[in-house]
Amino acid sequence: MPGHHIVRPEATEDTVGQLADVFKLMGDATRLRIILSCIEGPISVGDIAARLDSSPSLVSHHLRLLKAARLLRAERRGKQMFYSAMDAHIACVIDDMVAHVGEPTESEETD
Amino acid sequence: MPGHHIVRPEATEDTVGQLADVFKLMGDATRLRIILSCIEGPISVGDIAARLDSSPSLVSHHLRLLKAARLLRAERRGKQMFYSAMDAHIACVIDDMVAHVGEPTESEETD
DNA sequence: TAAACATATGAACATGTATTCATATGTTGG
DNA sequence: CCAACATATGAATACATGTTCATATGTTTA
Repeated sequence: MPGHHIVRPEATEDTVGQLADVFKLMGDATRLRIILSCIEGPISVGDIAARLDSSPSLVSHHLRLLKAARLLRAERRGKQMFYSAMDAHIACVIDDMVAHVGEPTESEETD
Repeated sequence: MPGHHIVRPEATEDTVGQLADVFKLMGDATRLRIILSCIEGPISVGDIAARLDSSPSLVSHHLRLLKAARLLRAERRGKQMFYSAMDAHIACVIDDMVAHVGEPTESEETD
């Protein structure tokens, strides 16, 4: 079962674009904070905006992109819109990345 | 310290910028292909350029960014420079992301 | 040393994109 | 229906950034 943790470039050759698109979406601090807020659980646009101290308009713009990329899902409750993470993979990705950036510089004086 | 798979925004509040920076680097198809090539093992700049069918100059520009972000490491062999992945976290991140984009659309007719 | 090769670097350009503002759409309650 | 609220959308702008070209740095060999 070759599903350990090895990335096979041949198999992803066509997927690279897809991957890059999603990574690009996560490559913005505002969007990443939005994602993190939605990972915690369903949250309204207004609450996200308040939490990030930014305008609902900006948040909505980003939410559209994140929803289109299937990173988030939207559900309506009354006149509010609640967004939450689409699946657990995103949390895994971020978790692994946290482990990466959290690692001490392997050799700091090699530079 | 619960290292399951849960991302805590409070703890990463200051790290979000770091995370976004790395994600942004991976958010470019050319750079992602470079990373994938380096994950396979140490590879020279020329070989990467040939593999991606792009100029050594462009590859070198990207390699500098990736090295600065500690995604890749550089080692000199003769007059060539070999780059390889810094640690295994990157492969994990990409692997998780492949799982995400590879997932069938949960509800395709909801749209 | 000089030439040939490999990589790195800097400037310039063209493109993409995050943010803001104004406005539209949609929803609830009187 | 109208008003108030919540979210979405479109245009405009300011900024970042990927790519190319020319050139520099560094390394090996004749």
